[in-house]
Amino acid sequence: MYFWANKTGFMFSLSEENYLKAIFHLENSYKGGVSTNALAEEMQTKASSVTDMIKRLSDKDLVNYKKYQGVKLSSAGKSAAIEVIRKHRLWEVFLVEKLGFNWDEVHEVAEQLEHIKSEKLTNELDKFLEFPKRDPHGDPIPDAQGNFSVANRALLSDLEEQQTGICVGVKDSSTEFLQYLDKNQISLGKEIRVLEKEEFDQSMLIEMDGNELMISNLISANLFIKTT
Amino acid sequence: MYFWANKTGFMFSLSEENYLKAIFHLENSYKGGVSTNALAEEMQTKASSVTDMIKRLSDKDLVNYKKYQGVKLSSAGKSAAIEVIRKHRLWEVFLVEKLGFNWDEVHEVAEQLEHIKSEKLTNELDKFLEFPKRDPHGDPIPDAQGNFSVANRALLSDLEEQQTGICVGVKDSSTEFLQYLDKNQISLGKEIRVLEKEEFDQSMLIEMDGNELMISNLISANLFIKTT
DNA sequence: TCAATTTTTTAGATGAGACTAAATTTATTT
DNA sequence: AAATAAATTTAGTCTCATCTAAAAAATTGA
Repeated sequence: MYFWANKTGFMFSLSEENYLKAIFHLENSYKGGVSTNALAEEMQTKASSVTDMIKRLSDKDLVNYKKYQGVKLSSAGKSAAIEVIRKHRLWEVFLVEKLGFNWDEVHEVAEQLEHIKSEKLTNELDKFLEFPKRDPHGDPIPDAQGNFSVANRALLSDLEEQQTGICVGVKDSSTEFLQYLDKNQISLGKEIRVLEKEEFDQSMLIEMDGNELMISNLISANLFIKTT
Repeated sequence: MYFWANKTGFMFSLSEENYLKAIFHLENSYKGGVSTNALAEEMQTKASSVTDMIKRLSDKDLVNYKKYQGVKLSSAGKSAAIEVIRKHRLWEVFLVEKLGFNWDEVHEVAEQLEHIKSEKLTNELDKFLEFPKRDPHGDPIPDAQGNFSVANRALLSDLEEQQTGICVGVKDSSTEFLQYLDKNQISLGKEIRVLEKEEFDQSMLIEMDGNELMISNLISANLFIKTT
């Protein structure tokens, strides 16, 4: 296994970084500690492998862990996770803005690039991209100090009839969802008005660019909106 | 260990790619097959580890190997090595041209970036950089088909008195050597004239930018020159 | 040539990170 | 409060890539 020093002088493997990132993402949904099974699901691995890794992370004080009680990131673990997320999102901007990738093509490559260890590279890339605040999916990009804005945004599915808003992000960044959005010309920055909400299945009739479009709950529950 | 498919559908680990690259570089000096010890020296590892890896590479038909007789790359191994070298040199250009790195700062980062698996990324990066022919150290960059020019270049140490030439590359890309060159304002493109050669220690008095400079054989034997 | 030296390979061990199967703990029902 | 189910951990095994120590092959040289 290959290791490099990060800016705090500690070393994390590819696998450790991926676990830290996964725990960070899951902490939003699991406030009392991320469960082993949830982490196994997120990491596409087995619960026993997760337990192994959690112990290693715990030994390095990257997480707080008590048997059977799930994990939480320590402050060191959180910094490390944010650093990886910062790199991931910066690279996504690079791929889209500079290399002409579509927003549905960047995830897999950014998953690799996020592990490159060079503080200078990260910061120079940030500067080259003119310090972007959000990635191509509308997610906030942490700055060099790890700070980032927690967006004031709602899900389209939570809007009422006749409310309007600007599309500012996607919750699901899968290729399939993003390609659906492309096909229906839904992109960040578009203004959307809710015309009708169907109680039965939560589907919606929306207006966008002067056209009407019917969308299911699966769509509206994955689109972030800034209400206007 | 993490694997990804490359463009030929095969999968190579980080370590395998590094060995292939090392063998490729050493094949210039070891025509009859690269020795285990030479490879161990290049890879900064033990001979026994090299033997292990050579067997793995041989099982995958990336090298031709017979016990005690050194290794040679197979054509598949050579393609894989060239692909890694292509990526390494493209990233070096990116770091210098776009992110403002100095030529002595790029190697370590490019060593990481060269392993990113995405044919689209490599080719789009190539396009973004406007298909550079050489990296910041003057080494040729293979194109998408793996072709690259074998330069018509000599070492400065081989020039005779009064011969002139353009500096087109460095043989040693170490930070120390590159910083020496920076300090003495020697860079690619500079015209150099050999004024005097000292037989005893092979040191040279050269003229560059109208100034005279005394350099040792260690310097002149690591500068590539295109004679004029 | 044949003994000494060098090079290379084998044998056995290790650590990281994954796995399966079994055991244990916690949670849920009746 | 048992009984059952679900979640989690332990125990043991596997592969990759490394290591050390020892054996074997190749090379060198008196």
